[in-house]
Amino acid sequence: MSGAEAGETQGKRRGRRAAPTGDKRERILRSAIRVFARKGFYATRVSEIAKSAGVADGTIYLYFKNKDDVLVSIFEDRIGKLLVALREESEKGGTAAERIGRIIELQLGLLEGRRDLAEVITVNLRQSSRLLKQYGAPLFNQYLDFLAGVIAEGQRSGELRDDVSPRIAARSLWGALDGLALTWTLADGEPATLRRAAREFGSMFLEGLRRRA
Amino acid sequence: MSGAEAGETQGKRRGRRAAPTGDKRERILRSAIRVFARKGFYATRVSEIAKSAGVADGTIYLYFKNKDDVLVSIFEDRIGKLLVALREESEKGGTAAERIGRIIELQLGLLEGRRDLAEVITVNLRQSSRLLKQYGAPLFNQYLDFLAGVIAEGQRSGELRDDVSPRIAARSLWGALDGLALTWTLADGEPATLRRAAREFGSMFLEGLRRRA
Amino acid sequence: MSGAEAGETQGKRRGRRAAPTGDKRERILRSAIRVFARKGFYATRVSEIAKSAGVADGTIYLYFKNKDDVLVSIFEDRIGKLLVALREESEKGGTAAERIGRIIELQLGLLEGRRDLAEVITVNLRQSSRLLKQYGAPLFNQYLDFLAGVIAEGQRSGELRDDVSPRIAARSLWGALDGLALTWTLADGEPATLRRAAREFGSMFLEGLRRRA
Amino acid sequence: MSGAEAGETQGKRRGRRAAPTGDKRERILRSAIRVFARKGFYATRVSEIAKSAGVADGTIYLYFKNKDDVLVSIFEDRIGKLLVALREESEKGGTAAERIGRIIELQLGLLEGRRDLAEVITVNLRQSSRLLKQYGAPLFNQYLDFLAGVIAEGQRSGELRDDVSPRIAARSLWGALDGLALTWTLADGEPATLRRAAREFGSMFLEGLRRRA
DNA sequence: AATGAATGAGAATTCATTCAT
DNA sequence: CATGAATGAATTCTCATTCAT
Repeated sequence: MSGAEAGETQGKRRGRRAAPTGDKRERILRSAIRVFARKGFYATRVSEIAKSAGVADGTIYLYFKNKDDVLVSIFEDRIGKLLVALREESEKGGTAAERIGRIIELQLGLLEGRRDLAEVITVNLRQSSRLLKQYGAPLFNQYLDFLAGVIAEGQRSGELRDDVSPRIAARSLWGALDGLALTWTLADGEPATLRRAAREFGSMFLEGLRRRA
Repeated sequence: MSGAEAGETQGKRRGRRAAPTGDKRERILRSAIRVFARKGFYATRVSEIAKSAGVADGTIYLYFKNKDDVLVSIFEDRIGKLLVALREESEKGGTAAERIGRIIELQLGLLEGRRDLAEVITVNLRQSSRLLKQYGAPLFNQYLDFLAGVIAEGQRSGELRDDVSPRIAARSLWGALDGLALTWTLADGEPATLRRAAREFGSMFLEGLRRRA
Repeated sequence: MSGAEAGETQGKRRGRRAAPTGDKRERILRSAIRVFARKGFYATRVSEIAKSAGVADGTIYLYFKNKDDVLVSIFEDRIGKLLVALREESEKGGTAAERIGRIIELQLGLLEGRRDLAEVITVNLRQSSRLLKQYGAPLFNQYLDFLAGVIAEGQRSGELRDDVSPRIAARSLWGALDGLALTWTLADGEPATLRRAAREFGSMFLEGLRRRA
Repeated sequence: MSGAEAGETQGKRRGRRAAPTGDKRERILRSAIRVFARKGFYATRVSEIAKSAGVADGTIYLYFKNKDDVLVSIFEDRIGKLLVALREESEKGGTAAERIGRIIELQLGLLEGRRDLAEVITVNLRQSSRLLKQYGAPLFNQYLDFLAGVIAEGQRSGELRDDVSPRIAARSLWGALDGLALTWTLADGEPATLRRAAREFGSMFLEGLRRRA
């Protein structure tokens, strides 16, 4: 997913150009995550990303439309992967509780040990509500729809209480996970801490949503 | 539009210093909160705050050291008031469930005239990651401590389950409230919608945290 | 015409700010004409105009939208004045030949001793056909319409031959005047030379357009 | 789209050097004339010339020192051909009126296959004022000298009036032709329109220059 | 010869901040 | 105290040119 080259089959010699293009794009994204996390989106200079990625300033613009696009691409890239992973998990079936449990673990697991990425997504993206609205919204809505879908299914099956709107439950689930991630980056950032939070929050959330006899 | 003050008719010259000063400073802060919320800290121009407050650009600098200082002042100025308000609410007593319910309402700005307090935490907190870390974190921690305190008390009294860390519950509570506020802004922004979300989420959250017999 | 201040009537003291705004705009325009003429529009840096006008770079943007706007403003300013002058001349009446004669003198007279302006209008403006099309066209068409109108009148009165389209005659008249001005700036740029060219060309043009018995 | 050459089928390998080289250089020049004409020298990107010529960006630099050199080469390359063409037309003899009539046609690109020559003078000449002065002026003067020569001859033979300087007549002739071409481009750009303008203008110009009995 | 990805110098423009009035 | 015109440092982005393949 990170750098699959189609042209590799033609394979002329070996050392042609060490992965023509996906390589550089990925390097820039990785550097951007690191620098955005440390300094924030607005305080980060394009030249810093370039330097950190070991490319020239102009090269950034061969792979991204502008600075905004770099941030949005981080978001799309990761949210996209998260959505794929969520859908795969979801297909494993199980009760709604099991599925939601796996969603929580998956989502916080994505950030575990990747404090930088967590910070970019939880803090930086919001610094520009314009960005969030203009670019993030569609993908983000897909994500919320997915969560709401899982919850609605659990309601239909009678496993979850149905006096709570699936959409509201989904929104607060996302908010809580996002908040846990943010407070985690502000505090120690230890992987174990986040894992524990995921477990306790999961139990609490599910209990709140469980249908009473 | 540019500088129509309602209260200006009372006492023009006289030279009372405290009132007009505090008045203007307050107007600037209020405007800043509103504009930061709508456009984000970095996308907001100092001249926009000035215009919205009905003062000249330069006037901002009579009350604040610079643009950063405006944001920081929002925290320092408001967070105290918010904590006071939360404590007042809290002191009205009642069960932990009742107290948390009132916090949720306050936090989502549903209490009359308290909206500007609520905005500090749900909107302005993430505006600048540098400022967030430097100034916001301690104040934010006081806020989290307060929430955690209420929850811990409920646990001690046996009303709330005690297999969930008060701190984790507090963090996810804040996250969920923040997430609901954000998604609400991105969507319709209708007061009724938010009120409904607050009610359903409150029920869900409290149910998840209630001690089972 | 160059710096008429409205507010002077209020006349507070004397040395308030030596002509509030029209002054600076005019200074920038004048400097721009000079620098554009010497180096061409594209080779001219905004900072050079600013320096030459004795203002800060940013000040340019208080009076003009951008660099393009400076060029267009030169054009509009001068063409506008030319149109006014042409209409005034035209109202003096006389035969078509007399009126066209005065137009030629007026137009080349406008540039006489103002080589810089001549060069900006004859050369620089065309460097960007986009500019010419987007901004210049309306005003330029007014100008051509005026010329064509004078010619058409002469045709109606029987003074001028009517087997030539007024519009075509107008276009070639403008082209010839513009060409004379350009070649004049490329050559010596002596006022007398241009005056002589105006006279000889006028005779030739009118003879070509006169109705034969 | 990227490099489909029609004539490439003839003789692939062989290694003839002269032909392909001249071919490509010619294609680049032709494309450059076209693109410069449409967008102006400065607004034209080297990559656009390359694309339009069906070569890679870098290839331009195998044939030309830099972008300026492309424009200069257009002059140097074409102006000679234009002068040759003008002289050929001129040598066909006839009265001064006939010769000037043919010049007008040639200049407005109305003679088969001569349009690209015409474009040099009517379009490319004013693209860069720096280049115009440095390189264009001498060549342009040769052109004006030629026109003036034809007129002077007509004066000597008694066909044309001699109270107008040949040089001034030549300058205004060029200006008028240039103006007609430009306004024609800004308006409809229909070949028939231009042809009509050429005819009417020719008649007018010659009538103005004819010696009266 | 040809390519086109990569480079990086250079320029327009913005906007927080100042300070004369 | 208040103003807002003026400032100029700072930053994004473009694009002519290079050079490894």
